[in-house]
Amino acid sequence: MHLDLDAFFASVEQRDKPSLRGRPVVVGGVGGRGVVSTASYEARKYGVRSAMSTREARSRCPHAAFLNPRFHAYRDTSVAVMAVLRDVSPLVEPLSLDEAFVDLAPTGLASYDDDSVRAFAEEVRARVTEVTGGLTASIGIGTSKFIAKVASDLDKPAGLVVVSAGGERDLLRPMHVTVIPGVGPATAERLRRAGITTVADLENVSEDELVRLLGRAHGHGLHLLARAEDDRPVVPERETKSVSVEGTYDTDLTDRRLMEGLVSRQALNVAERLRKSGLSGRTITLKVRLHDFTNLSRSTTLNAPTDSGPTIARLARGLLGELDLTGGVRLLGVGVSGLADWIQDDLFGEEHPQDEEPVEDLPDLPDRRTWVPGMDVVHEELGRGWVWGAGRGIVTVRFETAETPPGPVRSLAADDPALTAWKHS
DNA sequence: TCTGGGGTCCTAGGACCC
DNA sequence: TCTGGGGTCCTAGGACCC
Repeated sequence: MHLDLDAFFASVEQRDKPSLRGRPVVVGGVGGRGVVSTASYEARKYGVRSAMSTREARSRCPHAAFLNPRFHAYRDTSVAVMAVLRDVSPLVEPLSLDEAFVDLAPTGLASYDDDSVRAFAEEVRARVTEVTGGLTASIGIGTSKFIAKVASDLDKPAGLVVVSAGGERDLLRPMHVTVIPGVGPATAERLRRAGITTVADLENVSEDELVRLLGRAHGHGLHLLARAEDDRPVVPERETKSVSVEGTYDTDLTDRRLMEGLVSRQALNVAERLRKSGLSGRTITLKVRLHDFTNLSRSTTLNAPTDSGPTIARLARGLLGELDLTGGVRLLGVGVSGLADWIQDDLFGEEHPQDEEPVEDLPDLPDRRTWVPGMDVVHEELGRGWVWGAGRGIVTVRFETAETPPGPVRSLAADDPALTAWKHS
């Protein structure tokens, strides 16, 4: 099952502000360079769409209410919806605040005939409307994620579409290739030049040809999806891979000192979010969009993960210094990736970019994290602990203490004598 | 003054290792 | 005095999603 809340941000605003009900509402960036996140159905009548510039939305529908997003309200509402879904099945995969897949296999539905499934979905939808204070959802149900997602889109808003097993390919054939997730404007254009516009066209192209046209992963994936072959599981927990902050400025920036200040502030912001999530990362990336929309990125990778604002800020400013910014900058951003879910404490006092630290000094250790739960370590000062993770010259150990199982995490240099036994094993 | 912000995934080339 | 084949990691850029 795929569930999608209708015009989510705009609907929450209309729910919370009765004066907006029945009126066109546009949620998004209201500044000079903002874009539309969500338009209410009343605003869509005037041609206002997601991703359109707010400037254009204003000219199409000047009497709409233009609102900045209130993410906390959307998050609270989303949490309530996801709770309803998790009550239905433990296998819920949120795709965003307003969308999720639910694997219905564990529901104990007595039968999977269309009528039972439809009645079941109506019930889910009624509960979603109830806990959200009146929001509507569109639901699609099918034999795979792909089909469920296509189905939920067929009858918006407040739709419910069940695609019977066996009917998948007939449903897809007449559709444009862009119904396939992963086929956006660039891929669609490449396919069009090869004479492929519908899923039916796509079905008639060999996998080899698609790989030649679009690359290995994309070509292979499209070959399968065009035949409605999709065995991707519903994945309830997904690990965060990166954390970033970026901003577009109303006028292009030309003052490097100002840019350094803005980048530093973004870095502190990223670091705070990392710490709140108990994350730290090794790769710091600076993103720049120039006045002419050219995107640049520069990154550097540390030997050990960090969640320190000043460290990230210093490195990001350094990356900014490498770039030619003639003509002005419209966007700056800072991101951290290569995340570790174990905490790096201040072992070295400061992190070192790779080219500043001689690699020969690092002890011989696997350069991927390896998990060796239960492996005992005895340390002179910290007592007894067990190895939690290791890599790049650092071993992280959880030490048992009387007061706090599972105890504090400490990082040790890999050549710490306490680790000898562990390394040999 | 056309074109956001938060993400994910893929590719290609180069460095490096055994 | 000519030059493999497997692999990983890093960087930069780009497509795509909501």
